[in-house]
Parts: sequence; structure tokens; C-alpha cells
Amino acid sequence: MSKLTLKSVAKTLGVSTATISNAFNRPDQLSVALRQKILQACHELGYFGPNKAAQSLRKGSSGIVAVILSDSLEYMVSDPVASQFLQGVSRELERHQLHLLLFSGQATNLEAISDFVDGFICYGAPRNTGLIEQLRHSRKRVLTVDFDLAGRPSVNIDNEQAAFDSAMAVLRPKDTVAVLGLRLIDAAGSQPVGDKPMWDNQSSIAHRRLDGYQRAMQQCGLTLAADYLWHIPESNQNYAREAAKAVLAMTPRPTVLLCMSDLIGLSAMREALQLGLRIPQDIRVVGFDGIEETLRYHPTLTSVWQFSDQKGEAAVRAFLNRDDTTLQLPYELRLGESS
Amino acid sequence: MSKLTLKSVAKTLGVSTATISNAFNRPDQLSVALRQKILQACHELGYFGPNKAAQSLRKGSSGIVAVILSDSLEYMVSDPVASQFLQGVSRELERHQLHLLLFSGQATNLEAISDFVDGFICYGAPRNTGLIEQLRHSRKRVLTVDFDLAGRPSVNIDNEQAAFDSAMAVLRPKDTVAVLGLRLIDAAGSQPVGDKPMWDNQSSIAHRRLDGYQRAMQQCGLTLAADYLWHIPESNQNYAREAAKAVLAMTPRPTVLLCMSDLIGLSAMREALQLGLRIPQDIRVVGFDGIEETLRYHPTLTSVWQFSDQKGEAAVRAFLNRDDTTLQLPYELRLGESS
DNA sequence: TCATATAACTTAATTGATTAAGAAGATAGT
DNA sequence: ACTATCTTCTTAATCAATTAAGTTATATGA
Repeated sequence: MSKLTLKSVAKTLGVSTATISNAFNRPDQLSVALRQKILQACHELGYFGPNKAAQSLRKGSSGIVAVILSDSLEYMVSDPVASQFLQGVSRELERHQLHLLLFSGQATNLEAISDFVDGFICYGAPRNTGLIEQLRHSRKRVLTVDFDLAGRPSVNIDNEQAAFDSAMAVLRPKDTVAVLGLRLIDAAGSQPVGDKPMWDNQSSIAHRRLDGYQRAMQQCGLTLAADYLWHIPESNQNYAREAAKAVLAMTPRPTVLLCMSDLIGLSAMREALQLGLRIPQDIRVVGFDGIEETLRYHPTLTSVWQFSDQKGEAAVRAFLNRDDTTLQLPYELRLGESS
Repeated sequence: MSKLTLKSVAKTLGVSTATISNAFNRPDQLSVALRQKILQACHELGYFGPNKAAQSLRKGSSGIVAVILSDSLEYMVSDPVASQFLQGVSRELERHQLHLLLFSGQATNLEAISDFVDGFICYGAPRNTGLIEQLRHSRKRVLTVDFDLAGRPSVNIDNEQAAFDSAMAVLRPKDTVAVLGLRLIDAAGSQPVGDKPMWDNQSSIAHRRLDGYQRAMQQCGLTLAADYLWHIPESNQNYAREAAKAVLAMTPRPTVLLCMSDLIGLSAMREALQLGLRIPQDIRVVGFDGIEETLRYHPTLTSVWQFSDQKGEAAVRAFLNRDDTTLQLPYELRLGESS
């Protein structure tokens, strides 16, 4: 079975390569009869159309879009928020007959795939900051989601305002507030932020949310004590559980927990209930993101819903419109039993 | 900023394109001094090396391996077994400087990406059976995992023997046995298999496992009543829960549940406990796969452990050795409190 | 009827690289 | 000093396509 190429097919059919190419790509360039004959013959020969790699080289686009995840694949897929986002992305890409290449944010070499894809949708600031530099200099289209990259379009929600709203929904005068923050500093374990240097200050959504929390507390006449601001490296059960345990053991015990993700919020509630605390009487909890599990849990969690699947779809559309603006998506504060 | 190509770089440096190419790919073909000078200059110009798409066209390999998932991306990543497998795959690919392209088993057109990848690792029989035909005729390397495709290498465990072992560990004379099977027929909801036609008979691991169960029962002098063999479409909580509920309500009530995945086993145990049944006194349960969650749960689940992450690594290695044999991996029966 | 427009294909340059074969110069052996 | 070998680099064909420009042949209009 010799190799099937446009050229070989053209020769066996006795026409030029251009005609075969046109049969697949530009039907108006040849007669209907010949086109039918060609497609029929290709089908019989088992030729499924022009080689995509060669097409990509010549046309300059491949139909593959890379999504760069902030963390490792294994972590990202276990996070319901990221997973929903990916659902939305893959759904919308499919609608446009495009394909998805998942790329870990821990990877070091963007160039390895850069030439195969039409561009990058970057979900969250990559763990490996070297990637950010590569993205900044990339000649491909780059769109960021949940973080900013100078000169590149992005899709976001107003994290500051959303955090503010969620905090305002729960804060009362004289509250003792603790913040369970996501990835505030560059450290491996759960720990109070203290005076450690903030991680990637300008781009992170975590800091936008912290700003929102702070503004709300200020408006309520409250302040955040240094030890009550905690860094959690991943929305992971264990990390969050640890942090919640530690925070709930502090004196004075917090009366409000502002959590930067729903998974953290759920972990915090589990820990609080286990300590015999009543929610919301003894302690109120607020989450962020909006995941289904919080609706099944009792008590249900007050949270900012940001509809990650729609965000995924919006990201793809924004990627495809070659419009270099920032798209701000709506969010929704949903009150639960936890506040 | 004009386009940076091997050609343009060659011109500005006043050497031939072959030399630039050799500087990147075959250091022995030019003097050390010139090579240093070229690499240095490329770095300054911002040229990161030969275009991978063109390289792929010329060399005939791209360094990208596609993993075809049996189901949709969103489902697969939520399944701890599949997710572990993917971890193993991505880890091993990284070791070889290769990249991963995830492809949904629901997709219809393999040709869309076929030319960009070096081959396919196919994890489970794709939901869309059209893909199987395309894989069969593909000119690329194809390796299957957890199912067989004529003439293609595969990675597997001995599902029949493993199922046999797990059943033998739990069965006693006079048991009433129910099987909670995974994807036995082509139907959407949980339901007894009855006399409906089996799905994809020869290739499915589910049927290998069923064979093992049946052999064990035979050896124990037991038979499986028609209504006690259930089909569950996905290892999903809801489907499994439903099926368990229905099975536990039958008379006589089963004394043994043979479950084709640990997620199903966990759901079954939850349901049994909720009905006030004691495990293992009133009912014994066996799972399949081996996931961490069964160790945290009480009672712990007796199951066949198959180390999916190692399976992923083994799959990649088998894919890269161009050795067309079937690789059978070891499994381990681990007894828990559920039997 | 003749010029012109249109339709249906073909030619050949181009995309960004790899690589066998060839050429020019340096080194070594006798 | 002359041939043989080795280095070092270049030339040009090739990978599998796309597409602007060119070539016929046919149809239309006045």
C-alpha cells in the first residue's frame, strides 16, 4: 500500500494536484461532475483529504487550540471549577470544528507545541512562571483567563467587586474575620501569610479578591489581623482542611470565614461542624466559584457563582474574534444557609 | 518584525540553511565554534529553533501522542481511575519529551488530528464506534488499553482471572449473587440486562470480568439469576446508587454484590448501610480497580487493584517500543472489610 | 463573425524545514 | 610532493500541500 498523497491521487486520476486540492477546499473552482468523481475516487482509495500538517504549514493555521492549565493536568481535572471550564472550552471548540490540546502549566517548553497550534488560551497564571515569559513573546494569539498579561486580551469576572459583594453579604459589626486565600504566596503548605512577599502580585485573581474582602471589611469598620490571613496552595481537601483547623483553633475564634474557593469553603464547614460549631450561628462561611457540590451539602454555601462552563465558551469565542479587548463576564451572588 | 525562519536566519548569518539546521539537530556536522556562534545569534534574534510543523512534515513525526478517551473529556477526568491513567501517561510522555493530545471518544473525526500526531493510545473502547473503524484503518501507530483491536498491540490486565479471583474471595455456598456491571449493553440508564443484546461483545473488559464472575460462581455451585445482572452506563454516583437501590430491594436480597468498579462498590455500600444492612454480615461487596477513596471509606472495600498510573506509563512505553505484542500487567487482590 | 467574458483546469512558486550528495580546503601518511 | 582521508560547509531535491497566474476551450453579445 503506497503512500496516499494529493500528488499520488492526482496522478492516478490524471488531473493536477491543484484540482484535487480544489475539490476539497474550493468547490467553485471546478465542475460539479469532476468534483464528484474525484471525491468518489478518493473515498475508494482511502484518501481522507489533504494532509493536515502540510496544510497547516502552507495555510499557517492548524485548527488546534492549546489550553494551558495553571497547574498539572492531574490536579486541574480534579478541580470541578477547572473541569467545568474545560467542558465549556471543548464544547465551543467543537462547534467551530476546532481541536483542543491540553498543556500543563508545569511544562517548561511552549515552543514544543507552539508551531502546531493556532494559539493559546491560558487558564490561570501558570505555575511555571517561565511560561509567562514565553507567552508574552509568542507570535501566536494568546488569550488569558483569570489573570492578565500585558497587551493580551483576557476573559475575567470582576473579582474585586465579586469578593466585595460576597463579604458584604456576610459581615456584621464586631465580627472576627479570617481569610482562607488561594495561592497568595509562593509556598508549598498551608500557612499564615504574615509578612512573606505576595506571589505575582499584579496578575493574580487571589489578590483581586483579597482587595475586595478588604474593602468590604473597611466599609464595615473591621480589620484583618495578620495571623488571620491564610495561604492555601491548592483547593485541595487536605490543604484546606489543615488551614481551617488551624484558623478555627485561634483565639479569638473567627466568626466569619472568607474562602477563595468553594472547595475551601466546604472543607472549612466540615471542620467547623466537626468541632461542634453551628453554622451560621457560631460561624458564617462564604465561598467562591459556585460548584454543584455546595448545593448538595448541608448547610448550603453562600458563594459567588461564576459559571465556569460559560466562561470556557466565552473564552473560545473571544479567542476567535480577533478582538483584543478584555471581556468581563457576569457573576451572581447566591446566598446559602452558611451566612 | 519580519518572520524568523531557518532561511532568514541563514541569510542574516551568511551561511546555508543546512548549517543552521545542523546546528540544532546534528552538532557533529559543523565546527563547535560556528555552532556556538549560530546558537548565540539565534537566541539574540529570538529564533527558538526549527518550525515544528515543518519538521513534522519533513521528518514524518511530530512528538505528539494522542490519547483517545472512551468517553467525553468531562466524564473521564472525573473518574479517578481514568484520571490516574492519564497521570501515568503524561508523566511517561514527559520523560521522553513527548506531548499529549487528549481526544474525546465521542468525537467523530480522527482525521482532523491524525496528521499532527505520531499515533494513538486508545483508553477503553470509544463510545463512538465509528472511531474504532477509523483506528483500524489508520496508518499511524495505534495501541489499545483495556480493549482489543485486531492486529494492534494492547496493554491490559487479565480481567477474567482478576474478576474470578475477586469473586472467589467473597463467595460462599448458598449466596445470592448480584452483579453490578459496567456498560454491558447499549442503554442509557441503569437496568437489568435481561435478554438485551450485549454491547461490543468481543472487545469489552466488562464481558471479560463477567466471564470471571461466572466461572467463580460455577466453581462455587452458584448461578446468576437473570434479574440480578445489572447494567450501569457510567461509574457515576447516581447511576450506581440507583442500581444498588433496586438490587437491594429484590427478593431474595443478594448476599453478595460483585461490582465492576470501585465507585460502583462504594455507592453500593453507601446504599446498603443506609438501608441498615451490616457489611459484611448481611451483605458482602467486591469492587474493581483500586482507588484511594476505598481506603478512607469504612468499611474498606475488597477489590482488584490495577495501579492505573503504572498502566499509563506502561502504555506509553509499549507505544514507543515498536513491538506489536499484548502486554499483560499484574494486578493485586486486596481484601478489605467488605468481605 | 469577431472580440470578450466566463468556466475549467494546469503550471509553477511557495510554505519551513531535512538530508543525501558534492565541493573545497586542511591534515596526514608514505 | 602526491594521494587519501577528514572536516566543514553548500547545493539541491524532497516532504504534502495551497494558490496566484496562466492556458485552453466554450459561451455570450453586438
